[in-house]
Amino acid sequence: MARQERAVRTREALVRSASEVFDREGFTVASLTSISTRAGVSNGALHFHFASKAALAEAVEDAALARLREVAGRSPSGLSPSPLQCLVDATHALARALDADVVLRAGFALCADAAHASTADLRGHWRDWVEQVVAQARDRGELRADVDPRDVTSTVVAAMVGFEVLGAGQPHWLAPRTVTRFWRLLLPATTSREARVRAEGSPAPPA
Amino acid sequence: MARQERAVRTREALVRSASEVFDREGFTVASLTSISTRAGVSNGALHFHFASKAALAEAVEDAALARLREVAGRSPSGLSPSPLQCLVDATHALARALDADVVLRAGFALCADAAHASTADLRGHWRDWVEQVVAQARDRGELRADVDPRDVTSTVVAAMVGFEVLGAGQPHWLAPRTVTRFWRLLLPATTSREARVRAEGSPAPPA
Amino acid sequence: MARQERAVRTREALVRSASEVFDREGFTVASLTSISTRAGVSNGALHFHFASKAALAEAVEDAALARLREVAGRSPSGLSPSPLQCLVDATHALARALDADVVLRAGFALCADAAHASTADLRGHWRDWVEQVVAQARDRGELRADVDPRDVTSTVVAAMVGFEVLGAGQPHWLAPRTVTRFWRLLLPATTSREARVRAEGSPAPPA
Amino acid sequence: MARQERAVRTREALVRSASEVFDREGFTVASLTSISTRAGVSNGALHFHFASKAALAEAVEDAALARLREVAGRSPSGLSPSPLQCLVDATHALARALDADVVLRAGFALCADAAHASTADLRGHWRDWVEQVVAQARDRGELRADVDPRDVTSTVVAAMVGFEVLGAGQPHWLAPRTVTRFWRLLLPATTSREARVRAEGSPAPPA
DNA sequence: ACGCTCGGGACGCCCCGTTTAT
DNA sequence: ATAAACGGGGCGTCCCGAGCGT
Repeated sequence: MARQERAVRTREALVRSASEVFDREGFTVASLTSISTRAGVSNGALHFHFASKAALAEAVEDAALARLREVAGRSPSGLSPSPLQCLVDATHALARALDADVVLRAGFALCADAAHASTADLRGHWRDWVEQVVAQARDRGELRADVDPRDVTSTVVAAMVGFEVLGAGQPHWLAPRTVTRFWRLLLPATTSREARVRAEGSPAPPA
Repeated sequence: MARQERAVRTREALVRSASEVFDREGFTVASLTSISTRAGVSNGALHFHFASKAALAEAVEDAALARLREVAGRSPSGLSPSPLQCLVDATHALARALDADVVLRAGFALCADAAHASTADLRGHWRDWVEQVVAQARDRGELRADVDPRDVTSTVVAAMVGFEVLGAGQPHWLAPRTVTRFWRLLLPATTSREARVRAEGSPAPPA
Repeated sequence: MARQERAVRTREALVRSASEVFDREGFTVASLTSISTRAGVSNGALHFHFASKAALAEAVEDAALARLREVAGRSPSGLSPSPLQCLVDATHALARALDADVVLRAGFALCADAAHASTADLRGHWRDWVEQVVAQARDRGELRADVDPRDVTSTVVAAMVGFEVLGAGQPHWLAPRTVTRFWRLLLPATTSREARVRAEGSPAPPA
Repeated sequence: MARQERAVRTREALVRSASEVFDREGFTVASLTSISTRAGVSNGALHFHFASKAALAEAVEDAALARLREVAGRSPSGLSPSPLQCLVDATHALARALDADVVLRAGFALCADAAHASTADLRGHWRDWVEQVVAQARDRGELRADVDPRDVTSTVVAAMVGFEVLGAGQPHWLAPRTVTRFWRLLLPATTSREARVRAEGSPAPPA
């Protein structure tokens, strides 16, 4: 049991270390040696836990997917006041997480990397979730009548991808201000008169 | 002279071939052998024209920059009817070009790749151009009074990056419809009452 | 432990093989492939034991230095009958060793090769040892009064280098006769009347 | 005619440049590009004058041989006062030339380099010449009766090789003092009573 | 179960010495 | 005499599999 505990810690250290290296260097350039060294274990230990480099990347993606589910997990519950507000909050939360969490960042980077066939489709998951929430907003009458839900979905998804990609180079793209700017422009053209949605996003949930 | 003509052709074949491989596999994974083979020249010929892999990438970026300038080159001339319409047209043209032109696509991909210090900053060029055109639109009174030009710029830039990145996986992200969707949502919230701007973009200029 | 035993054998096989190739082809021309092939191991095994070609050469030099110390290691002990005789014997031993031992030969060749910054200065070691023994000979009154010890040192050192270099092409330069010839000429001009030194050198020590 | 003049100058520039590079880097490491660049001609021009790298090296050796003949060319003429003095002078001249003349140095280095089958055997030429002069000295009665001419030859040849090789690293080995030291030790044991030979060597001949 | 030392191939980039076509 | 193109390796590195310890 104590045995397994240690193994779990080793595994996690490897996933974290791999995330950092993948995030900084990309899947192909990252060397298993640098990953295992940074994790403080030997090269052979890495191969005990992960059969191949691809398997390691998969583990990173899975971990990232778990993180993503905390941000865009369940659909807004029936008691949620406003799907659209939920969407705004989620974009803020995602930007914040992409800025702070290497694992999430690495996960998105990996599933964009053509050199690695990704199993956990982070971007797809995010898109589906946005689509669903926008649909709920329409059902609740939060969308203006002349707005096509698909337009909203594709714009939000594309913009967030843009923030993520640009944020890899200049962090200010992931700052709350940037997301607020986006919604400040988009909300007036999107929400019906009676809907009341703030562009700033709710404060970070407790860790 | 006649000799140089052939050299020019070889160089161009190499740049094109490199663009294709870089676009498909990324800078690091792409092997010089596959590039030279696809171009139908030997490995040594490649190194005659380009001293290193980085130099080859630089040439691709330069070629892409030239392409980009055709889309977002000069600021809209004084006789241009509307800067904002010009911007819409440019986004359509850029999407079309990213879909059709490997070189441009590879150029954008390269200057995003952290493993390669890019010299021609395509994204920066595009952002600056958008910024400038938006400023002109404001000066002409095309922007609504309650709209911050910086909001428009950052949203347009981010969305286009999103279209580009997502378009690498699923081409429909670069289809005209996608861009039209985006502007259909954004234009009403952006343009002043008197400005008349179409979201569809002007037809493709003659090649 | 048993594992390490095999590793040690592999390492030694590589050093030996490297010595042979370095001796025959020189540092630069020698290819790591030919070295690993001759040692019967793979290219990767070579790089597991030696990080680079230079590191391999260093190992050869270290091994050669160990061999050299057996010939010109400690200064003649106090009970040694005659420093000068010790010197004569050492030159014979060195010639014999250079003829028989590839490692020693390669070591000398390597530290002469300008293309490789040598760490173990074999020639310097030898020179210093000769200098020291000649000084002892003078202190014991074995040198003629009109002889400058530095003359002896530099002549002996230069001649031995000559034998070594020429011996690479024609082995007879390293034959005992050649060394004997040298001392037959030099001893009468060097030793004081009372010193009794043979030019032939003592028989080879038991391996 | 003027055409040919220029070709001759180009050839000489190449030989000189090649000597410098061969001397500094050795035959194998030296690149034809660095040689042609240093000579101020193009890579193709080099191949016009010399069919291959080996041919270039051969030209260097030939030039070096010509230089060597100026030092150890003809046997001492009948009217020469003393063969042995002639030998001493020649060793001094050779050391001086090896120190000052890159071509000669490169020539010796080349014919020692195993990677290149030398055509002009500089070392062999020098050995033969020494052998011959020593024989003349014996015939003239300049050698002591108990001295074997072969002992003298091999010692002189080996020592000079030693001076040359060591001089490549530390120039003082080629200084006049070093040669003088050598003869100061050797002459008393070699020359018959009536022979009068100076160890210093005659001054440099006019260029 | 967990870990590591040791070893195996496979290329990748660069560079080099050379010939063709001009 | 040149500009252009050709193959051939060399070194380094990388991702991975055996097999012995614990």
